[in-house]
Amino acid sequence: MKTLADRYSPQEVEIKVYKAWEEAGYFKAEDQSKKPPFSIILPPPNVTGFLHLGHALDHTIQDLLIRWKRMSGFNAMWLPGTDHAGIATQSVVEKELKKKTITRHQLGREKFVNEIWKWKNEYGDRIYNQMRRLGDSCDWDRATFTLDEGVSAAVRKVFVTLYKKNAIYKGLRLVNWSGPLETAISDLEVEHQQVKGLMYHINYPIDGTSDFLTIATTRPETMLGDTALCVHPDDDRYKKLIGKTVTVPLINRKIKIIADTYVDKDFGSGVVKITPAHDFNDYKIGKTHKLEFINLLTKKCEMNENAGPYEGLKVADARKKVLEDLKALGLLVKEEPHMNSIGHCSRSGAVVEPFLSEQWFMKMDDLAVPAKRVVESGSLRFEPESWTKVYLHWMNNIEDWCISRQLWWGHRIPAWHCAECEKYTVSETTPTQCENCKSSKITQDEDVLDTWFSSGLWPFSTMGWPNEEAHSVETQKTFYPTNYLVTGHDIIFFWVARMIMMGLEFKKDVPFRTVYVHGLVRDSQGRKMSKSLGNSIDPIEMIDKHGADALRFSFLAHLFSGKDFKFSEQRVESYRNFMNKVWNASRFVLSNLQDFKVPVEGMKALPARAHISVFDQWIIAKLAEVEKQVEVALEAERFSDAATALYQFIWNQFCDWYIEFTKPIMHSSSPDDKQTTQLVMAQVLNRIVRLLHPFCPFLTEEIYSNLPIKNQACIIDQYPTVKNDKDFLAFASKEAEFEIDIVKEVITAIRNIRGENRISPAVKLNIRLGVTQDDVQKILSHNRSAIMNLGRIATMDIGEDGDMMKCAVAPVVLGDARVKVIIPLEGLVDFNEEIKRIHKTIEKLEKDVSLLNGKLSNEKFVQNADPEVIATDRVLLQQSKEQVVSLKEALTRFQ
RNA sequence: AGGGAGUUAGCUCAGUUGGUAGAGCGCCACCCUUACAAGGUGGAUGUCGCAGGUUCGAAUCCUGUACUCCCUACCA
Repeated sequence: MKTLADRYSPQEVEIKVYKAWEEAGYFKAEDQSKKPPFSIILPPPNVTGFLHLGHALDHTIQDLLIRWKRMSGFNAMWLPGTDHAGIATQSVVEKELKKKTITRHQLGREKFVNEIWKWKNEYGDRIYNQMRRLGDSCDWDRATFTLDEGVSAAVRKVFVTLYKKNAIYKGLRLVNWSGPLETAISDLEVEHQQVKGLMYHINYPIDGTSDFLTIATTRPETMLGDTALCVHPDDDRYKKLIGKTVTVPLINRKIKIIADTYVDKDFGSGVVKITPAHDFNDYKIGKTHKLEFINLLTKKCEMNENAGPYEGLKVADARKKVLEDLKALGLLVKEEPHMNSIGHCSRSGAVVEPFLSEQWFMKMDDLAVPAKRVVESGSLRFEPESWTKVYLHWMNNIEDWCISRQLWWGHRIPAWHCAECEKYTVSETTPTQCENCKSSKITQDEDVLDTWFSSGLWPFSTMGWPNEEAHSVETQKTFYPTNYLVTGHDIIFFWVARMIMMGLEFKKDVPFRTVYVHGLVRDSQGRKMSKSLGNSIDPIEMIDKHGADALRFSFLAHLFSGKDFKFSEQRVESYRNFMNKVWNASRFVLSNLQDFKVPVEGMKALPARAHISVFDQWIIAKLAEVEKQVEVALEAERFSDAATALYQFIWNQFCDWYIEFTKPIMHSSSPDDKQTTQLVMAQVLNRIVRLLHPFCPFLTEEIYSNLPIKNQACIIDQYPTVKNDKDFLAFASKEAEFEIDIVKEVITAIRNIRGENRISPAVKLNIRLGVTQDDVQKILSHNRSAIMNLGRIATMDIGEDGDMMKCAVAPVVLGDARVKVIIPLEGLVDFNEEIKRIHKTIEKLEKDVSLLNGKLSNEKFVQNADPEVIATDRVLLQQSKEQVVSLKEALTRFQ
């Protein structure tokens, strides 16, 4: 047997262990299997991305589930993948090119896309390798990229099918537009920031009078596109003006004054300028009042020919110029500071402009109906449940989805425009002629689809749909629907909701049974992690420093469903310490198994009843308890409960007590006793390692490989449960639990007296255990050596109280058992500390007594309370009273 | 503005049918006791945001209120 280093060093273990798992093929799931299926599809990270802490948290949860289920006899399949992430990737490569002063337009579409592929082929696996560092046990053979041929085929099929159902259409709409990227962007890509700006009040001359109407705006340059002024229909100030016209300054266009209840009479002047082509609210008004839509911008967000003299200016410059000109005309009434939240493009940082353009849209109303129903009926569940409401609220207010993007990187829209008849031919395969007029003058639409379009199909497109070959059909049959989707709450609408709609539409079933929503990872002060704040932490750096297991455990032990996660490196360190603790406990166990005769039955071997110690029976009882707790917690998705139950069992029971108790047996007992304890110890450790495995896979696999009793590998061994371990756990005993509990209490009492009196651990004490009950006396005698060892005792009498002159006394009460720990202090310390200590104890006990007395003498309490509660309180009161008496007696001995 | 979550020890947070407040970290004291100083033993620390109510009894249930955070939508 190898000897292990006295410190666990993850660096030496992790890479090696991962490689061994992967080479052995343990991550692979079978398309056909007798085992029940369990599947999770990984939310695909951006192919350009680095693993960040958010991924690390997300993946840790999924890997926990997968490893737990794999060990529990499931055909566990975790499918990894990456997302082409249209805008993000295109921007990254564009930036790279910019360094060489090349623009994508210089290269042209084909060459530019080739550049991106080159980049993807070079860096696309980076994030996969980072995931390996974390320990993700994905089925790598199934790794899928959103631009893979299979997925692309799925995208085309979905587009064509929905188009033919009239669920996809092309239309002129107002969309969020990024000037630098020259594309529509999704709401997700718009970041709102509170910005201090100015509100400008501008006078519009009322035609035929010398009066003005004053409007207020934060974006004066848009006035060039005004096509109406709007007032509230009931506003007495303006009622008579409705239907009259005003002249837009600077461009001298006459526009009508209209009325709409949208206007708030009490805000500003009560008059609103309407720019239907550049504001989402104005757009709606423009539609209802059939106003003219004047687009002022080019795709680069510069002023266009409609802006007259301002043509060619950037928006910001146009604003300056417009203000100057207004001032010159005396029409700028005033400027006042104004807080405004302004949308910025998350990729380019530019201000997002509402922009009128031809886009492809997907109708959402019909798709939303079944997607709501499955959540309402409970066939798809959110955890935590509170997201159900949020989801339904959104689904009830859903708007059509703009699915086209003016990018080059992504799934090109499978629609061909005919130059002759202007109609579109939409087809899964490239057509040669227009299906309407048979003209061959057709060209494919330049746009690509929003990245979330392909993401929405992810749960089944990754399983081979719509390919009808046997293996693809089998995969879908086995693994669809998946069991869990694990994700942060930021993409429930953009992604989760769309997967649900698409899954129901095309697979006629939910894509997953449970959506486990975790919070976002924040810094220790609760701030968002971002490059600009400089507070982002690289998980790989954490893994390098403290090990993947410590990082994983720090997530799992503090994960409370749905809440944001405040990350702290200090906490990772504390779990690194736990990993080291497990390592060292294992090291100790292994060193005590040097001469262990490994039974041929392996884990099926049972300890010899005749030789099993009370300590063994006790730890088995505790093991049974923790196995139960872990199972309940994992089933209920209370991962932190499971993690902390294991932490406490291992540290506070197994290490603190069991190992200490069994040391004497290992050193100087009869060979049979020793062999029995060795067996128990080896088997308990084996189970500890398996129980921990999904939480901290590397450490446990490494320890496992050194165990004397084991199977092939920890990762594929069985997960311990009360049911699986029935025969072994039958050795647990209530009597042993009680016995050890008394012994622990006695030892703690001794340590307590020693600690509070500052008696050096080097001093061995002479003590007396006052006990009158025969059975308790027997227990104490039976465990004499354990008490003497752990209490650091020189001599110990067990019997009547005897003389308590100048003695420290600590009463121990457990159930019916009563023990007095009596330590003569004469010559050891001055008594003040002990007198203080006893006073403190009495004080606390008397508080309890008065509280309990009050309760029990309250007639209504006795009448109404649960009889069990009353009984417990009675016992407690009795005990506390007894203890007070005996402590007061002890106190008198110091006088 | 609408929706959601929260307020418990110095910090991060548990607290599942109402029954004398818990953990980890940190802190203090003493210890290199032969697995582990990334360790051991002992200790201190809370008007459970505030105010009412229901109840014999409330961190827990109800009402109100203050503050914080998140999401969605933003007033031109």
